[in-house]
Amino acid sequence: MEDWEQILTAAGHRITAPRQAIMQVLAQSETPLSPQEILERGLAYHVRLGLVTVYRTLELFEEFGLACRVHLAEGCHGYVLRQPGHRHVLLCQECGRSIEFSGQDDLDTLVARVAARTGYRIADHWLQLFGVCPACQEIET
Amino acid sequence: MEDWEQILTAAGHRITAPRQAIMQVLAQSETPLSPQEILERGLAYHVRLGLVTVYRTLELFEEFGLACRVHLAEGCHGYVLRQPGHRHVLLCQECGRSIEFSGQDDLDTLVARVAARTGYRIADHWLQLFGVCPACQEIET
DNA sequence: TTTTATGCAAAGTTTTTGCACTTTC
DNA sequence: GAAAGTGCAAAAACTTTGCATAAAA
Repeated sequence: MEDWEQILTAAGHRITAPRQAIMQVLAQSETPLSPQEILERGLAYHVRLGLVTVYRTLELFEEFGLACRVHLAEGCHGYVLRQPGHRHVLLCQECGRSIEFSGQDDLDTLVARVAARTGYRIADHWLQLFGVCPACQEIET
Repeated sequence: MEDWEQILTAAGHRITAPRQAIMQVLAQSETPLSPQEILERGLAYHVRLGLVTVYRTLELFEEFGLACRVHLAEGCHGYVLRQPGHRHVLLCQECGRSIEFSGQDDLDTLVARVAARTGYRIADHWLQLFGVCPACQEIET
């Protein structure tokens, strides 16, 4: 049994064909996918998959930290799988490929400084970086 | 003539009642507002204001860096006025109030480190902090 | 008076809800 | 077999487009 299946099972949720299909799709994608895209690819694994289920499954995955929503400048319909422990997304503006990184330490300094300056008690943060991945840099030259 | 009016005028855009109404609404709000909310409040300043115009105006404001889109966990429909120079948003999870901060230096370190580690050429970043503002902390006690 | 902007209506998308039927455990 | 999950259809919410009218410079 895979890791995510244990997490859901432990919370009383069931492992179903649609959920496995959606996880499969997310796991095989290097770029964030919209619910619509997930549906299209997911049909290959589960013919009767419906868009409604994709929405509900993404919500579930997000609730358990298995996937996270990626907000792009044009919209906010992308979802990517979330590696445990890692928190931030780095997106390539050319090809859309996304990787994750941690870099927690540096952020902690910043967060502490902002907290001290503003009086806010800071509970969470959300960082995304945008750039050009090594592969796309090569194409340019 | 206000600053934003000069910016738009210089680019050949006109200062209209709807635009003034929307700017007024944004300026007076401490929390991010959705197009729908902007419409509702904007009607107080310009009775014939329409939702379509709100969308088009926000797009225009964003293009000129006058407003920016704020992405919240629940959705991504909020807009706030953007103070020049500042880049990041800090949101109160209790009351929704948002302030901006810069904190560029700390981020530069992080960005440089991530760039070195991943090989990405990082062009832009996007940081939002979430927490509890001083006022809401007092209410708790 | 010329050009830009508006607002209505309508179309296009995206997301959510209700409910009977399936599937998992 | 009971509870959780699915998928259809339909509704709701959000966003964009076309076009005739209105307003700004």
